[in-house]
Amino acid sequence: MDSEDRTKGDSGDDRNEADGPVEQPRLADVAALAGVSTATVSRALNQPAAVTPQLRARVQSAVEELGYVPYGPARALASRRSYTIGAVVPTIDNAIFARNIQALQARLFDAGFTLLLASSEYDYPREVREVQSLVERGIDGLMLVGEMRDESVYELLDKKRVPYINTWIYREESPHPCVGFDNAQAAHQIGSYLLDIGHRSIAMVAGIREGNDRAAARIDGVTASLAERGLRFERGQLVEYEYHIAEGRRAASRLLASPNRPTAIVCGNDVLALGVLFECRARGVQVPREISITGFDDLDLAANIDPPLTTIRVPAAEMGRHAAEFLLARLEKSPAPEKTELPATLVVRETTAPPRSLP
Amino acid sequence: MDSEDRTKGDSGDDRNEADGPVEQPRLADVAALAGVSTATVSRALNQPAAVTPQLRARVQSAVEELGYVPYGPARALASRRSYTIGAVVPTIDNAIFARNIQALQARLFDAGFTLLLASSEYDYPREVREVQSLVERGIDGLMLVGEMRDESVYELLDKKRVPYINTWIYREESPHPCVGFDNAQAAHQIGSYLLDIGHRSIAMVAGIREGNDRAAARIDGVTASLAERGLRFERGQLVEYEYHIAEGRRAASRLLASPNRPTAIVCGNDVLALGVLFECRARGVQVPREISITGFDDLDLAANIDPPLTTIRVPAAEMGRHAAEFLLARLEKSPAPEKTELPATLVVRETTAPPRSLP
DNA sequence: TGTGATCTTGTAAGCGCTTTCAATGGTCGC
DNA sequence: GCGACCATTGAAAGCGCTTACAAGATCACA
Repeated sequence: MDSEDRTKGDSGDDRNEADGPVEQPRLADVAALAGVSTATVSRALNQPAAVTPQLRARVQSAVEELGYVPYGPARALASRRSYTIGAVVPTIDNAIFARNIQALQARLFDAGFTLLLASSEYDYPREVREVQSLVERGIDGLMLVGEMRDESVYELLDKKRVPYINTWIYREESPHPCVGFDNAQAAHQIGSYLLDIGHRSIAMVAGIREGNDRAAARIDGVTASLAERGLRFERGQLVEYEYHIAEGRRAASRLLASPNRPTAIVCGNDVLALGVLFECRARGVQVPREISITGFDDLDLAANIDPPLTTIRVPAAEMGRHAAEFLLARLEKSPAPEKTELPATLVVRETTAPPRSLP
Repeated sequence: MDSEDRTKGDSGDDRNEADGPVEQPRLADVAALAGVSTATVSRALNQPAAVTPQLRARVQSAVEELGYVPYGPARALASRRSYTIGAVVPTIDNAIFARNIQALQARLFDAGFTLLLASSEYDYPREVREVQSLVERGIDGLMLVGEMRDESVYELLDKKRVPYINTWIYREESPHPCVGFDNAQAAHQIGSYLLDIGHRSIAMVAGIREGNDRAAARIDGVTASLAERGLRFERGQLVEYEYHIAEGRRAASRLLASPNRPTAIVCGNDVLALGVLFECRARGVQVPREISITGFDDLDLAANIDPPLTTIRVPAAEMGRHAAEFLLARLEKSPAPEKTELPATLVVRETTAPPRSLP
């Protein structure tokens, strides 16, 4: 009856009307009630097959009678498994990441894992602290976004043997596991498409490239497409703004007012593109007649807005699902591809058209 | 030297080139290196003030030399504090919840807490399991959305003494802590406003009320505003759809085709309103000349779309911040208001106008 | 019926940390 | 200069669970 050891003073069922901490049933209490050892209860709960059906039933009813709830930290301490996966994303407050996280969480939940979520706010040093904090929590795996980060992050992960995967990126030669697409190549597609339909004066409203390798790669991709035709961004035609509608509008108002107004504006993501589009409308600039606009992400909105936005469709949910799959496989020691590339495809809609010939 | 006890076989610094599990430094290793007891190290780390400066420094450098990272589960087990807060929301994949969660997470991180995130997908029984799973992880507090849920959830939380707070809702008489606003009242505002400017034929594209008390309250609020003027929803003029643009379009296409087309459509949230707006545009129905539309949430988009959406501004970030604040206070045993009401205000923009008089 | 092999269950030793309690040494008042 | 008190530190007992390992029970087969 070692479960009796703890009944200090008021035993019995004080139905938490008092303030004193209610004794929570532990595994030992379940064991006592079922008349078996704690080891058996543990097994009955975690590897039901290893125990006879009648015992399993007996344990089960003891669990229910007591309202027993296992205590994760103790379990984690003993088994070195927390059934917890971490994720640190630049921000949650962006529909495309929200979708990514949603898919990740859903898959994890099905596998009995819980998601620990942190966001770095696109802040380099903060990401280090967030990762450290997640590792301290004993996560079994970690999803990251992009691959450019303080080396200490990778060192910590390696040292602590925490499986991780970079997402929203794909690079053959990367030393890290990843799932995603080639941002530069996708952006290159956009640039080439615009060039193909005749644009020669192209501007770009990019995300802030500092600390954001995806944003940087998208800039590089467009730049490369221009270079292939002997072109480049004119002075002031490549600008970086945060991913907000208001920022997109601000960027557009500068660009539209400039003496050498571009015939097309490539945006770092759909949110920025939306802002640019709104600003054009506000100023009576016809899209795509006077100016073409492209986005990146393909939010639900993109297809519905007027005019529908030409953009890159990004596998946000797939990446989340795959990341979960990969991490889970790692924990099972089952094989999982180190790197997987998912398609990011150009979706041409109605914000793009050949530039009108000058009068 | 009890830190030596664990060096099994290969001691020394195998810099994880091998597969064998690398020995992770424990508190005891830090203690040994610093030449103090584990108790002292623990104190130096957790209550620096309780230790002399030189000792603190000695411990600190031992920590760094070893690359020691505390192991949360062990700490949680010993202290019954996980420095972890849970949240279960209906979905992450909705800009307004994303903003709410973002604010919650940011505040928690500043306080040294980590967020455990789960989403119920608007599924009643699933929420029970999600909460149970979070409680098993040893969370110190929990943020919930709405207040209508299986009673067993509240029982579990009470039994386990986990502080929680309901959000996105405010009800004076609620037996639970909450932060938010009165959904019915906010919806009532919308209805009254529409009625005031002359509408008499009002339809509503609501969210699915089953398992969603906010959606239900919004329906009730509009219904009440109608009732006050002796009106009610005509047959087929109150419909429920999931919160997606495509659903809003579908709803609108039904409503617009009906013989008694309403002069105003109240939507359960902005996403639905956007869908309705898009469908109107697609069908050449002028907004607000032919039909008025209202949303609920005030997404960034709402002010920028054309025409700008009349909607209810909702304190999404504030609720997240407040929930964090409340839970943290509870853990400190410091006073915190059980219920706090935040403003949800009607923002009249350009999707609403008096109904045009029939020819 | 005897003998391993196999299956179930129990015993008990931790997992890495916090925290109570006691011990120590230093400081201060008188 | 002595005793009382306070500030620091250490010893050790767990926190609730998992998991070797051992032990007993059961079974197949000869």
